[in-house]
Amino acid sequence: MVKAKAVPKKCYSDTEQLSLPDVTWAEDLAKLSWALAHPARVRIVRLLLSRTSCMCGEIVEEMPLAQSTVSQHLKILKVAGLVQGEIDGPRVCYCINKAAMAKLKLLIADL
Amino acid sequence: MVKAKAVPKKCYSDTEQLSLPDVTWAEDLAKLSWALAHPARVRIVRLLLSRTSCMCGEIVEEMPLAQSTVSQHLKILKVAGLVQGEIDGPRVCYCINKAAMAKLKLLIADL
DNA sequence: TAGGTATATCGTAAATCGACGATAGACAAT
DNA sequence: ATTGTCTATCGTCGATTTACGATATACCTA
Repeated sequence: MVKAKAVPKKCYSDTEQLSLPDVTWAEDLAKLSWALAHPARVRIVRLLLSRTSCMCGEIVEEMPLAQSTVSQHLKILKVAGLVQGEIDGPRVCYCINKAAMAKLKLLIADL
Repeated sequence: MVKAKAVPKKCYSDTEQLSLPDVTWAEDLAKLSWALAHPARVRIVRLLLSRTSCMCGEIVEEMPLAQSTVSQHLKILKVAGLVQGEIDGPRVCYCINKAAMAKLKLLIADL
């Protein structure tokens, strides 16, 4: 069973002199990085970036993984906010969330 | 017991029209992303970036985690190539691997 | 309404992650 | 040589990830 990722244990103490922006900053970047922490998901993102949109079925065809496995990777990307899925009749049309991509690029560039 | 991360199952088939650079590209980015896929590791990287170098003990003081846990996170960052550790007497002096950081920024920017 | 297609979810198994305390190893100082 | 300090590794536990087949769900089309 695939469950939603639990919130990791705080990596800072309450008494610590750590600005709130810095904490959320680290958590945001960790969440986005986590979405890309598997080659299959990187490939999915690349595929979606190379098109304006993409049917789920097309993604499955590009990967040597079971349909259910691809669906799980897509769910992870959706939870992280990196992709969006839109129902289009009997299919689902996926596309990149450009705002999230921009945020990721900004966070990495600002490292 | 902490073991080295195993190579994930290929996310491409042999017959696929996929250029080798693209495959290694995805794996490289996944590996670097995976290193940053935890808030504690993001914070460690940020800490190292704010200084030219940092003793392991200083890092432990900044985090409300056990010394062994911090050491594990550092190992993950080392395996991914993002940080380097240099023995300095009884301590270990950690620093960012600037080449790896540059590679990460390039890979993300090129997404 | 029945059938076919496309996608998500369920259930499961093996592997990995993340945390900790305990311990081992390396080094400096006494 | 002995002691103390610093760091890495070991061993363990529970939670998560990744994979798959099977099944449920949603939606067109006939």
